[in-house]
Amino acid sequence: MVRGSVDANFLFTLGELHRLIRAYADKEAGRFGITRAQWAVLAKVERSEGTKQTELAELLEMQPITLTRLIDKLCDAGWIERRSDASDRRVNRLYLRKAGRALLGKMSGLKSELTATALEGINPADAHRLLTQLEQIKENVRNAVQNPGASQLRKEQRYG
Amino acid sequence: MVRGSVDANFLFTLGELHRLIRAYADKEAGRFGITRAQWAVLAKVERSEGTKQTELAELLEMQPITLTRLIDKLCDAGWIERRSDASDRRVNRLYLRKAGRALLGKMSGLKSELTATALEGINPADAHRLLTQLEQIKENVRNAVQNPGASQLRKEQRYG
DNA sequence: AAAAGATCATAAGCAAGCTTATTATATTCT
DNA sequence: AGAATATAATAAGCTTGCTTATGATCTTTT
Repeated sequence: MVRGSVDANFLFTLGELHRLIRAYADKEAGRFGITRAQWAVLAKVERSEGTKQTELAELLEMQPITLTRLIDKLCDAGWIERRSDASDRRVNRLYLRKAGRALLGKMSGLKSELTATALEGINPADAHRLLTQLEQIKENVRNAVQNPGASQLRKEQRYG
Repeated sequence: MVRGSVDANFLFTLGELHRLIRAYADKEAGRFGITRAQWAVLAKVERSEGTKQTELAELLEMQPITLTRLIDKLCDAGWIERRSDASDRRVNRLYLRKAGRALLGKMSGLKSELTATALEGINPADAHRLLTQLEQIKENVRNAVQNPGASQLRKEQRYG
C-alpha cells in the first residue's frame, strides 16, 4: 500500500520543505529590508486594496492578531497604511503607499527567481498540477478544521 | 506563460498551506500531550536511534539550537533520552524510551488520518507523485542554500 | 607538545505563529 | 430604548523557528 509507506510522510515532509524555503526566502528578501512573512502580506494587500484586517487574515490563513503585528511593521516602514472605515469605526481598511508599490515592483524578479529555483526540473504542466493540488489540500484541511469530525461522514458519503 | 501567472504563487501558497496544516495537526496532536514539532522529532529519532543531535538537525532541516529545545521537552516528558558518547564527550546520542515508543504507537493512527484528510480526493498515484515532487523541491532549495548564486550556472549548464 | 582551527551542544535574544482575554463598537432581541 | 450578543482590532504571554555568540571538546598543523 503506497499511502501507508510513503504518503504518510506528507505531513513531516511538508514541514521540512517549508522550513527550508522559509530560510531561503527570508534571506533573499532580507536584502530588501523585508521578511518573507511581511512580503506575503504586502503582496496580498496589493491584490485586494481596501480590505479590512479580518478579511485579509482569512485570505492569508492566519489569525487576526498575527496579522496585526505584521501590519504594524509594514505601516512603520511606510509601505501600507490603515484608513478607518467611515461607516464602521471598528474597522481599518488597508491601502498600499507609493513606497510599498515600488518595493513590490523591485521584488517581483526575486519572486520569479525563487519559484524557478524551487521548481527547477519540474516541467510547467507538472508545476501547474502541483499548485492545483496544493490548493485542493488547503481546501481539504480548511474543511477539516471547520467541521471537525466530519471527515468520516464525508468519506462514507462518497460511496453512498 | 503559465509559470508567471500561476506558479509564481507557489511560494506564498505553500506558506498558507503550512500554517493551516500546522494548526490542524497541532490541535490533534495536543490530545496526546505533544506538539506537531515535537512529534516530528520523536518520529525521526525512532527511525534513526543513536544519532547525535547535529545529524538529526540536518535530517529535520532545522538548526541545532532549535532542535536542542525540542529535545529538552521530549526528555522532560520521558519519551527519549540523551546518552553521552563514549569516544567523544561533546556528543549526545538520542534514544527512544519505552514511553516514547508507546506514544508513537498510539499516534500512528492519527498520522494516517491527518494525511488521508489532507490528501482526500487525490488518487494514490497523484499523491505519490506529489510527494516525490516535494522531495525534489526540497533538494533544489537545499542546493540553492548551499551554493548561493549557482542557480544561473546550473541552468546554463543544462544547455551546454 | 602546543597553538590554531573545527565541531558539538547550548544560551540569549528576535520573528512570526498561536490561544486567551480586553476594549470599543455594531447589531439583534425583547 | 436597553440589554444581550457579536464583531474588529489589539494586548499579553507561549512555542518554534532563526542568528549570533560561548564553552567544551576534538583534530590538525607546526
